[in-house]
Amino acid sequence: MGAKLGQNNVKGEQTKNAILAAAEQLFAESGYRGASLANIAERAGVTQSGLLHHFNSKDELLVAVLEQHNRDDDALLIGPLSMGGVDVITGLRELIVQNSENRVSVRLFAVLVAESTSVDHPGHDYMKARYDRLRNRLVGALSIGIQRGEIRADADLEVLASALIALMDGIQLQWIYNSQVDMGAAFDLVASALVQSMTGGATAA
Amino acid sequence: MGAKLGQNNVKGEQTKNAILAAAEQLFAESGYRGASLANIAERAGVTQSGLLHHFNSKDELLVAVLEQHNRDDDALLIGPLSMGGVDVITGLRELIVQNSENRVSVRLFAVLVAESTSVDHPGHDYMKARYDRLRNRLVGALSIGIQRGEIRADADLEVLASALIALMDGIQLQWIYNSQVDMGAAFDLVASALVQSMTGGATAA
DNA sequence: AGTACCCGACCTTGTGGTCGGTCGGCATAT
DNA sequence: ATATGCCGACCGACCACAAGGTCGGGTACT
Repeated sequence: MGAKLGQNNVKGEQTKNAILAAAEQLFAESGYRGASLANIAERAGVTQSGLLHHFNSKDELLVAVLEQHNRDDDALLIGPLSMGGVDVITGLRELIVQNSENRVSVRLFAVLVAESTSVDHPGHDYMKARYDRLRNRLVGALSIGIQRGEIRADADLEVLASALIALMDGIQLQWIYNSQVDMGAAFDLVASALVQSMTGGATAA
Repeated sequence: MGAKLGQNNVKGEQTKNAILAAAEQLFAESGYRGASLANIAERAGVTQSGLLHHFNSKDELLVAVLEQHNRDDDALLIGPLSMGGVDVITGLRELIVQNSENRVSVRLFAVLVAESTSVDHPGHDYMKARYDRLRNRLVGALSIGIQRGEIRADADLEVLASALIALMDGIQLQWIYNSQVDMGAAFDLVASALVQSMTGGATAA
C-alpha cells in the first residue's frame, strides 16, 4: 500500500481528455440531447463502451464538460472583474472579442443555456447557478465604481449586470448564425452609451 | 369537384389548432428534439397517429408552429416599427413587456433559436432568415430617425439593430431562468442610454 | 358513395446503458 | 528473475426502450 500510486493515469487521462474535447464539440454542435454517446466516442477514437468506462453516464459527461469550462470561464473573468468600476464594462468587451476566437466554446454555452431551460435537463441547475454567480460578481465589481464615484450612486447594478450579460449572450447567438455580425462593435456601441449615461448625472424618465 | 368544399374544417381545424397549441407548449418546454410526438399528441387529446394525420412529419409540425408564430410576431412588430426613428427603441420596450405575459411564446423562440444553430436542424434556415428580417426591418425603421435628424447620421444602424435584438434575446433567457429579472428595467436602462448617445453628438473613442 | 377524421398494430432505427471478458502493466512474494 | 495477483483500460455483444413513421381499417358526416 503506502504510495498507492496505482493511478497510472497518463494513458487514461489522455483518452479522457480526448473524450471531453469530442463531447465539447458535439454538445456545441447539436446540444446535449442532439449529441449521442456513439458519435462522441467515435470522434474521440473510442467505442461507446470505452467512453462509458471513463464517464458512467451521459449526464456525468455533461457535468464534466461543464465543470471544465467553468474553470476556464473563471480564469477569463479574473481580468475584467479585477479592474473594478466602469472599466469592468470595457473589460467585458475584451472577453467577448477573445471569445470570438473560440467558436466551440461560445456555441457550447449559447446552445446549452437555452436547452437547459427545461427543469429536468441535467444542466439546468448548473446554468441557473451560473447566471446568479455571473450577476453577483458583476455587481460586486461594478459597485467599486460607485465607491470611486465613477458610477452614479443611484444606479441599479443588478439591472445593469443583467443587461450586460444579456447583451453578450444575445450577440453571441447572432454571431453563431452569421459570423459577419460584429460582436465587438455591438458591445462597444451600448457599452460606451452605458458608461456615458452611468457616469453622467441625468436620470432616466 | 367544382366547389371543392371538401374541407369540412370546423372539427378538423379545431383539433389541428389543439395540436398546434400543444406542440407550441412542448417545444417551448423541451425544445424540438426533447419533445416527442407522443407527448404532443397526448396533450392535444389525440393519438400519435391522429397527429400524423394532420401533420405528415415532425418537421412539418415544427414549421407550422413557426409560421403561426411568425404571423403573430409580425403583428406585434407593426406597432414599434411604425413609429420610426428613436421611438422604435421605446416601442421595443413595450413589446418586451407585452411578451412577459406570454411565457410560452418567449420560451419557444429562446429555446428554438439556440437549438436551431445546428445546420441540420429543421428550423435552422427559418431562424437564420428571421434574424436577417428582424435586423433589416429595424434598420429600416431606425433610418427614419436619421432622416428626421433624431439620430446621428454616422450611426451604424446595423450594429445598433444587432445590439437591440441581442439585448432582447439575452434578457429573455435570464427571465426564463429567473422571473425576478426585470426585462423592462434592463431594456430601459440601455435604451435610454442608447437614445441619449445616439441623439447627442459625442462620438465614441 | 365518398371523404375527412382518427385509431391500433406494427416496423425500423437509434438511444443510453449493462455485462462479461481480454489485454497489458505494475507490485509483491518467492 | 520469475511467477502470481491485481487493477485500470478497453472492447463486443447484448438489452430495453422510446423515437418517428407506415399501413389498413373503422367511423361519421354529407
